[in-house]
Amino acid sequence: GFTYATLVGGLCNQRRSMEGRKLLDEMCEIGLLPNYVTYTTLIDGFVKEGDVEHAFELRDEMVKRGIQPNVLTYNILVRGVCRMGKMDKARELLNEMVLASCKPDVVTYNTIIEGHIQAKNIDSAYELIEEMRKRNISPNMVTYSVIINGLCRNGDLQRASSVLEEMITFGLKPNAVIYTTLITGNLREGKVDEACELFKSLTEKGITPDVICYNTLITGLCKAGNMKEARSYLFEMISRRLPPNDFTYGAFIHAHSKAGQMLDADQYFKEMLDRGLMPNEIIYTTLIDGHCKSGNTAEAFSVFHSMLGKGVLPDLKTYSVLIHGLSKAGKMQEAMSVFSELQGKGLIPDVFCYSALIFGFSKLGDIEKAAQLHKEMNSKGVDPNIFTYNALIDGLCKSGDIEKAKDLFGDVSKKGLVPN
RNA sequence: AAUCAGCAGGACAUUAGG
Repeated sequence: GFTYATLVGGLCNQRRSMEGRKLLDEMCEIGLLPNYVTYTTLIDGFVKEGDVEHAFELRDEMVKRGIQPNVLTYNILVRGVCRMGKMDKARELLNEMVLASCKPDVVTYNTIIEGHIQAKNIDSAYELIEEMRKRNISPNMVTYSVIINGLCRNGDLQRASSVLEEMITFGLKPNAVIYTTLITGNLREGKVDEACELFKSLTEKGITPDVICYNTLITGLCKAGNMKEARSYLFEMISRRLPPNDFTYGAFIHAHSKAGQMLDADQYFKEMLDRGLMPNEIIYTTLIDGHCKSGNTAEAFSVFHSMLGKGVLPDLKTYSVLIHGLSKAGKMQEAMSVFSELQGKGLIPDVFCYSALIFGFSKLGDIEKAAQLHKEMNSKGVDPNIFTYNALIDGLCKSGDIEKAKDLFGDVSKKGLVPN
């Protein structure tokens, strides 16, 4: 049983839950009854892949075999329904746990609280905190971080700070996660100085910033164009034996790329390699985007090919960036060939890809092709958005077809979109 | 051996100050 649970866990970690499921069936066939850990591990695998249906199926199956789900099993299912925004279902599960005398714990509550917060329902989150207190379950560090994050995302830094105070009066010492959340909140509101001050105050509070905390601040500084200070924090983290990672370098590469400073971006890319890091698809996509934006599609392709050579798989965004770059440069044949390449790899083009192509064709006055792609996306169930319409309308206007442009303009509000 | 929190990438204007 032990070994099987480990094997199943391994498959789940690689997002291969279906294979884990088959393994479990094979176990049963040779007369080995999977234990509750094996089941729970697999249920978690399905939930992580967003396949809540299979997760519940497995739960029913384990119950049929006389194996009782425990708190972890339930918590995982609760997470699954929360992710889908089914908060009423989460409540049902919570009630079911109480009835099954499988007492909800702090993780159960934290999970549901986060669900409500993601649904922008802070009040429900607070009610749950009351409820957990009544059940003698104390909010812990995670509970507070979830609440503070919710408030920060709402732009309510004031309340976030008072919750911070509150947790301190309850005897909880905020950790690096809590402060990183607050730093991110300040940065989102453009309060870079405040974010820096918070960061600097950590040492006197006896908190050691970790890699994520440094990354957060560095990203904020880079986005604010303060590359010098960002770099000094990069040195600081290295000297503290905190290894910079893709996130860290991504911040620098992104900022330089956006500013059209591709030599600097490349420099950071090389620095990553020197440190033994293997840049992921995000880093490559950032570089490709940068080269495209400086009008150098040849270099963009060369980066694209080097990522392929290193075995890094381009994702939809990588392709979309390339397509956009080529479209902008009027290289529609190449753009279309990248477009078919991505489909050949089993990727499904999204509204970004289509809009980029439509933009390109419209710009060249090829409204036929633009209209054709518009039709195609509709038939494939990809909803055009305001950017798609802008490109289409722009093309029609340029070619003098004002009537059709007006018609499309009318469609925009019919679709509930707002012209910008 | 299994569950909860914090960090990075893609779109609209280009002769010109959107």
